[in-house]
Amino acid sequence: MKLLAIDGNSIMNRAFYGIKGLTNSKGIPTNAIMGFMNIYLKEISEVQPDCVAVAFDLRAPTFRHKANASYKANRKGMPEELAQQMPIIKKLLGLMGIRIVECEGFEADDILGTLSKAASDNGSECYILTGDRDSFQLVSDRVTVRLAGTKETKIYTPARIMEEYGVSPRQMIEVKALMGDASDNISGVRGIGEKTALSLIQQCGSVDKLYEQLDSIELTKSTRAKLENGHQDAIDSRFLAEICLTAPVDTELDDYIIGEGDKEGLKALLVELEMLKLMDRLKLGDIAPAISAPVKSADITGLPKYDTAVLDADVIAEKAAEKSCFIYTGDKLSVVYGETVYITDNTDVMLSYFITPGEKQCFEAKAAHKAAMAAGCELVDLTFACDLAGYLLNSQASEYTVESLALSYHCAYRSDMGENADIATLPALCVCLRSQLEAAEMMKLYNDIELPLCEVLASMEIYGVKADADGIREFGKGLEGDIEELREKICGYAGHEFNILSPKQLGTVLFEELNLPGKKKTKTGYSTNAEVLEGITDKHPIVPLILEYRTLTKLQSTYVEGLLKEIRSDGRVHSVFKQTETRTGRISSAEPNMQNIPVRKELGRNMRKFFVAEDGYTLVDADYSQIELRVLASVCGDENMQAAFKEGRDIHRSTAAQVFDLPEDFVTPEMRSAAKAVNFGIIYGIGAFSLSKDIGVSVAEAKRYIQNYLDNFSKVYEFMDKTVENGIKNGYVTTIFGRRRMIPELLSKNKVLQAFGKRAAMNAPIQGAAADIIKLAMVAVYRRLKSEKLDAKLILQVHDELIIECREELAERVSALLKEEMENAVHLAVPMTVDVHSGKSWYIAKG
DNA sequence: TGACTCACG
DNA sequence: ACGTACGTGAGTCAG
Repeated sequence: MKLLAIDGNSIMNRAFYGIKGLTNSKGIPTNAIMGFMNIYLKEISEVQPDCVAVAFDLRAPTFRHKANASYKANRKGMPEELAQQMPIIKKLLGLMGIRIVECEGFEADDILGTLSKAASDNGSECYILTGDRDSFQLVSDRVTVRLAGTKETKIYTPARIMEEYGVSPRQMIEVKALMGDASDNISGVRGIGEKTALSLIQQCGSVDKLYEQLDSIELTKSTRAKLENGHQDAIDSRFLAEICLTAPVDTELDDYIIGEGDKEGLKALLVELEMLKLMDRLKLGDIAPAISAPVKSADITGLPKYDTAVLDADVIAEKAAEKSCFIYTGDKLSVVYGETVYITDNTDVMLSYFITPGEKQCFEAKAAHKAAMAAGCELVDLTFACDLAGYLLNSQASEYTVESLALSYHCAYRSDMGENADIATLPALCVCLRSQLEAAEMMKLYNDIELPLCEVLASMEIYGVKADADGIREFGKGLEGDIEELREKICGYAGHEFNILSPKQLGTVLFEELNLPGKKKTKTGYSTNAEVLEGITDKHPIVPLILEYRTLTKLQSTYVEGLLKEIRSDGRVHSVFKQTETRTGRISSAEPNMQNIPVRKELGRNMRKFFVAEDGYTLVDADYSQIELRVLASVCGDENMQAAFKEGRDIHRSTAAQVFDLPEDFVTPEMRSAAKAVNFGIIYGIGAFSLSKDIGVSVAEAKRYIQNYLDNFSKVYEFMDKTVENGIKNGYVTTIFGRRRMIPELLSKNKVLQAFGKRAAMNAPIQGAAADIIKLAMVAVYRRLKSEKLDAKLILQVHDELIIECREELAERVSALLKEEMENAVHLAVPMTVDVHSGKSWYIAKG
């Protein structure tokens, strides 16, 4: 027999800190449970035990078998989020048919000790799975400790322990008696650490023998003194350090053979926890869900047994106008018509499929759009893309794969179809996701914005932006000299060479060697960010140089070197625009990120001179003015705020006039800038502390600003209040276009998380609506350029800004078109004003 | 790999 | 008593 004995508390603890932030949509934390199950399943498959026991500490033992009743009194209580998960994992294990072992007055270690002894006494093998090293004393020929680490499990046999510590497993008790163990509140001998303890036990064998021989062995004076003073501590600790092998628990191994469990109950619990992947891994896929799922789940017994065949021109012709689903990966196209999966890697066949009429549904459409466009044709009749649907339904998901979507939305994932599992799953998944979208009232958002946008993004990626590589290189050369000069000056002030970019080394130089005033702020050491450095910029001439060094090296590595790497042989950069990445509905840009090219400071802004139009072409750049504040003014219905926008007034000045109760003409630049900060704060879900930091006033002062603001704009307050309330009620908040953001944090018991949830809830409807609006504009602009057959292409989007590259002579016409489509993308209570400029480079076109 | 820093809206 | 504004992507260091 093989027994796997698990230290439940220890593994849960390890799992809890290993994965962070995982909760279900109701805010119940599930990270430790998930981590535990991951470790458990991996261990089961590696150890292949006949029986399993999971030992837990009981929370508040009323009786202790050990003499020193307060031995564990000061162990820190576990975090609330972990404590919440303990009863759930116990229930889960029970439903899986696994025995839980708890024993009043005994720790998990004692239970493991008792079980491992019982197993080895009757000739069985025992594997102890734990996350800490306390159990090493239990290791023997028949007992192995499997220490679960972050990545892999380390296996401890007697030989391994001898190799690592130079003592036998039983001698680990003696070592612990001398060195102590803070987490178990075993004092040990004061002043004796691991090194000394190990060497003493290696020398003498045990605590008792050590004290017998104390006079005859060679020791340093101080060690001898420590040992003499700590004799009683050593004796007490020796007693506490030994794990009990006789806890009153069931030691009949047969009783720990994994039982049938309760599959229905297990499935229900996993559904509640929203741990659907686990369901698959536990092979529960065949069992109907015990609780009603939000959609009708696919009936696995009635599912088609797909045939496979080669996709060729004949098939496409024959099936023309028939409905199909496809997945295109770049080198392979899989299409399902009816109950047959057709596959091809022939480019011509792929294209002919794309351009043949007939309703198509798919998973990830962008690559297919790009393939069609690159060949000068068009993917037609696309009506559905599953990844986009999954994103709209829950923008918080970590990934959108066919498998994860099938599991999340209770569709049978057809792993029975081998490498064609994804395509075979798709038809049912499309049906399922569509009905979910309808139920969530997001079909319009989907059809009008998200699906058509995919084609726009494909076009933007294909076209790219022309970059002046020589110009960038030259700019980089200039930086190089300045950087070296700065580095020398900085090291001169420091008195030695060091790595200025290492926060650790920099912290040492500034705060220890130069004794500048600094506070330990981060968990790893001193904070050296720009805000901290600006605070001490007058204290030492090295500080401003460091700030400048940071600025220049950032430009050099991220922008000069980073961008040069991304310029392709056509002289352009082709950023990837991701449509399912952000939680608010914005698109993101990567490889390279074109949405964070410097602009705020002049030096960095020069980078934009190297993004240019092709010869004979020009760039047209248009950006929404204050789009988020305009959205806020519209959705909250505040007449004051709306009036400012309708009359074309400067919103920050107008806000200042309101808040400080002055005519606009009396608003000073300082007042305007404070009002601007408050306006930003409102959009982000305001906090007095952060606002005070931002504008450099006291927290009390900042509080007054906010109060004043909310008094003046009471509709804003009401809107925010109602939004949060709805968020708590529904688990999500929505934009005016119906886009949802799930916010499980709102239901968290953790106050910090809850506060974050509130801010996110206040921000998402604003940021999200702004994203909706510009997406709508992108689709409209793309269609206009296409229908008017203009030599002009949308090439970039930067959240509130669109850039078109067009023939020089079209500049005016395209400018007008762009402004018109953007301003008329939606009609809200206030105008959506757009500023537009053009020029040969982004630097100029930005205006 | 995570922490830190910093570029953008 | 504690942490402290929303949303991103990328480079570097250090364990």
